[in-house]
Amino acid sequence: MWSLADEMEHWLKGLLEEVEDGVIELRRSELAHQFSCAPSQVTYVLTTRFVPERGFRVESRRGAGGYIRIIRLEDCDYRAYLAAQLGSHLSERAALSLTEHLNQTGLLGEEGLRLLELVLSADALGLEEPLAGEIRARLLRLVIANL
Amino acid sequence: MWSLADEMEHWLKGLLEEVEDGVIELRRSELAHQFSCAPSQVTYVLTTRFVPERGFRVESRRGAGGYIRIIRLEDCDYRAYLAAQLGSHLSERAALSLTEHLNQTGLLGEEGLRLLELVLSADALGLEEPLAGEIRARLLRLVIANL
DNA sequence: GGATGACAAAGGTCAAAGATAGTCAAACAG
DNA sequence: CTGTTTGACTATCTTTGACCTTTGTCATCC
Repeated sequence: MWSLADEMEHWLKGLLEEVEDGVIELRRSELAHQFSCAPSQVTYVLTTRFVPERGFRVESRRGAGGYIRIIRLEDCDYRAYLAAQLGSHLSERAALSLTEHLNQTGLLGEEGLRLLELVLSADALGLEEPLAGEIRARLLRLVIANL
Repeated sequence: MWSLADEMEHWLKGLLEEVEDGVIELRRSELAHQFSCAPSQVTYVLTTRFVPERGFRVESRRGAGGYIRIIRLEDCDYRAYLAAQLGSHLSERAALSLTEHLNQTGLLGEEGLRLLELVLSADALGLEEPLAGEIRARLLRLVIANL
């Protein structure tokens, strides 16, 4: 029931768990070969799963000797990112992605995750989008400050 | 004398009885094929029979590796009763008192209690009172239905 | 030895195709 | 009339491939 992208995500996160500094380095082409897929599939996984919203950062370099480095954000980096994101407006997607990662880092339990998913969803507030986004941002800021 | 929708509902509920965690996962197209019907028929069954008011929740994802997940909720009679008590408007006081009650009956854990207290508090939403009350009511109704 | 340029070896971009699920209105059944 | 069933169309997520850009290496030329 898992897509290739899901499996690759899972495998990479497993690797990240094993290392103590939260940094892994790999070659796009090797990973693609390992999973028998197109190299751009790796890029797809990185850009959809290993984004700052979810607590990761990716660095890379092209050319001979090129590499891809995946970095699990430190708590302070992540909080800085949160502060920047929570400026004034937050889409439902971004909000859900954030809560999911809050859960993964253990700041938020299962119950909290479920509740926030409900509260942040589009129809929960029943408001139009510019306003709903502002409220999401305000709510999440408040929640994070009180975790 | 059962309709196709009834049979599918019954079959799915049978599956849900068999698993201990109350969660099943399936593919819409497979289920449709199994019952020799249009895929949208599955959607129809899910949206008419497996709704929170009847004690179920449905999650899904599109695209390759997509799925439909049906989750059995617990204590749905009592939750339905509570939801029925709710009007269209809820003061901060009433909302907090209700969450307190949810917590005492065990439907809501400590984490959930603290989160809801935050979210329902006056300044969390940052809205004027007629509107804030409506949103509180809508949020709590949603939360109760999905606990 | 230093500049140059061809070549190879990475990774990046983007749009198309594929794989699911959702929506909605019309037809249908009881 | 109400609830069911279908199918055409839509939305979303994944996978692939053709083409682009960047970087390092190495031979060549002065």
